[in-house]
Amino acid sequence: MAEAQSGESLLFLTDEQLRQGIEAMFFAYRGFTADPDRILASMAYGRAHHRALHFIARSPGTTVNNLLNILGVTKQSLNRVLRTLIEDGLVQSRQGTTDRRERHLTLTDEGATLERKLSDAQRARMRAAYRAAGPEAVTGFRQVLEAMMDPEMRRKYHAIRESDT
Amino acid sequence: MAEAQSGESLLFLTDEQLRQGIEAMFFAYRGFTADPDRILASMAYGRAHHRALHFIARSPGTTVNNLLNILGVTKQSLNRVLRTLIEDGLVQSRQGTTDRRERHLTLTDEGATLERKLSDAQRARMRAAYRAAGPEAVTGFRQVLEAMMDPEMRRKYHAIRESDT
DNA sequence: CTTGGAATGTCAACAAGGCTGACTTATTCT
DNA sequence: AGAATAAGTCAGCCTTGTTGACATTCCAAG
Repeated sequence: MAEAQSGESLLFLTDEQLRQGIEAMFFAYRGFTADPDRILASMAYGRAHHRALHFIARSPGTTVNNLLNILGVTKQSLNRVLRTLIEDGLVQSRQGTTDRRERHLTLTDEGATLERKLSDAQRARMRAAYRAAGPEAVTGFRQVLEAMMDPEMRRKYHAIRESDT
Repeated sequence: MAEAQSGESLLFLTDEQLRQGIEAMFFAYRGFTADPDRILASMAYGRAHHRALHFIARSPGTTVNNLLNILGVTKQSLNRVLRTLIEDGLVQSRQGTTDRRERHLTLTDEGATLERKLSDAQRARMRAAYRAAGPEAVTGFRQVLEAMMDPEMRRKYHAIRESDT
């Protein structure tokens, strides 16, 4: 079968190869979310709560609007999740000082504890996968993922890191 | 900051690196599903229909039970999706010959047309990402994804290819 | 100082797509 | 004959997404 292809650059772009990549994404994403999902299932929370906790932990003091942009859901959808997290004392919402219309979101101690628990589980799998694949594979992994994002998402993905001081 | 790390093997396993990998997965998966989602939104179908069509296209004549195993959902959930696809004439369900309890699923011409349309959109993005990242990155990408799967999922992932004759 | 618009929050209603549990119908295997 | 398997169905529940309408608060421009 190899002689049918003129070179690697052609070979790796066959529909079959692309299809395998698609399926790999599908199955891997299942693994990616499996561990946090298991933890969340034992509480009254879901994946949406995890996402909110993650990005609040990542950018403490972020506004609701900013979070809305990152998560890409409607404010009604986010609000439902956020409300339960605030009611349950995992997230604190403080009115902005310069612009008092804004609400700045931070994790409480309890919220940070849950976030760490979820994050630890997810990172453990990521770490194992990185270890198994090796540093060069990780670089390639990240390159392909980044190339797969919508340009707007890629911008957000980078913006999060740039906001880290 | 580089001098704080003793080497690459330590560097790429920092929590920060892992966190970036997690976010890359999150944002990339959004891109991954965006194009088919747009097509599906214009019809009365969702992502679940896409998944069913994909794996029926991949393994024509597969049984309901087999599909259930690959997708990892309950039969009630799959049945809802499958029923509409059969009613709409996109999927054909035929009684098995050797075991008449089984139903073998195949795409009709109409179903194959839709599947190709969805698949083309998803592959186009995949192809662009692969091209942008290069062959070596793709190898790494696939290695990390595979390492991220649950062992059972990895088995299924491979089983699909092995069933290709 | 008024007013337009932005940021936020909230209510209601709906849909997709997961889930559990209970049960039926065929069919096959032991 | 009876147990096990494959498939399908009904009913009800949950999470998480959607629209649309609307209230509140506040900044900033006129």
